[in-house]
Amino acid sequence: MIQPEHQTTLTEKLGQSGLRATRQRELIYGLLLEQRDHPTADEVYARAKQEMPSISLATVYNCLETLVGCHLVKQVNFERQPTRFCPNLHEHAHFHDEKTGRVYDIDLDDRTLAKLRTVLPEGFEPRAVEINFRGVAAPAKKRATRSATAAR
Amino acid sequence: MIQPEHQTTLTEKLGQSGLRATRQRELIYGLLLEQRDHPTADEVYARAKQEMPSISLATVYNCLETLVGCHLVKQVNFERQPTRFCPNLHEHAHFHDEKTGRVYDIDLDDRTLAKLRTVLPEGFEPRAVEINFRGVAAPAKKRATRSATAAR
DNA sequence: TCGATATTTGGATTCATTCCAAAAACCCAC
DNA sequence: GTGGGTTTTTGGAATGAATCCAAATATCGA
Ligand SMILES: [Mn+2]
Ligand SMILES: [Mn+2]
Ligand SMILES: [Zn+2]
Ligand SMILES: [Zn+2]
Repeated sequence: MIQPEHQTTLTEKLGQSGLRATRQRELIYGLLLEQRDHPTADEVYARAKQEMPSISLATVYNCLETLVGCHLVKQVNFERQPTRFCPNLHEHAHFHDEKTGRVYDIDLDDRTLAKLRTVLPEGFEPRAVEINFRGVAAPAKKRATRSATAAR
Repeated sequence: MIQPEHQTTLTEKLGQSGLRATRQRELIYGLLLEQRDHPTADEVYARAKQEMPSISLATVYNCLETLVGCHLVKQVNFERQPTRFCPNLHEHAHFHDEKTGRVYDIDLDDRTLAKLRTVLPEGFEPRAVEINFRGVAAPAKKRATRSATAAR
């Protein structure tokens, strides 16, 4: 299910933290890579159960937390909604379509990122930036081939 | 407590939605304006009780929701932490000091905002942007006089 | 002042997430 | 390969911010 290249990445990154590459962790990481649509823990749970009916919700939460901790996955929050998970490690923004609920990855070029950092007064040392757009996205057409990729 | 000018704003904005300017709403709006430090509902509740010991937490939540609905106050979320409230209506970003927990308002110039919008592919119509920095801020000195204003 | 309407209130409820302690899986040394 | 120390998984209980509810109050125009 999970590609050998990612398999290696997973094992390595986990190993670096003294953690094991378990069947559950592989499954969940694989699911996130396979369908890069920013699912919630519950959605991941539903998908995981299809492959491994015995998996528990607690394990899904544990695995996701572990993957985030190893920087294999990022978490995304919109307002107070359930946390979503994203395997796109590029520095990117998110667009949340309030009509459909879909989440889109938005690439950020270095130029814009650099510009953005200039808003911080001296003494502010950012370790991360989070940029979330909220609005409506026109029905996808040739969009998937552009820089933004559809997601649920 | 609340300045007459803000009093008017409050009554007007509420009135536009067919809502009443109650004692509780005035108090809470006044508290947010007075100490612009992005307090949580609980913190607002604690402050409110000092002025009005009979006020209930439910009312604080109700009032905050109403103020947000009337665009008199904005809400800010960091990760999964309790929602914070901000009376700064300028389009601005936030800096969350993960060491101290303090939240700083960061002004955004139109130039940067315009640049930021260019990252969106055609068809994406943003109705709001949310920009949150997370990191550490050097101990305040002459910072308060700059564009970023300290907050808890 | 009266009555219709809006608001407040305390308590119960929700629900995503975290915690817990027992069972299972893993891995290395022997 | 087996045993034993360690990690991980698991189901269920607990947490806590936020929401819901229905009864009591307050508000405001007529
Ligand atoms: Mn990319
Ligand atoms: Mn300003
Ligand atoms: Zn993403
Ligand atoms: Zn603010």
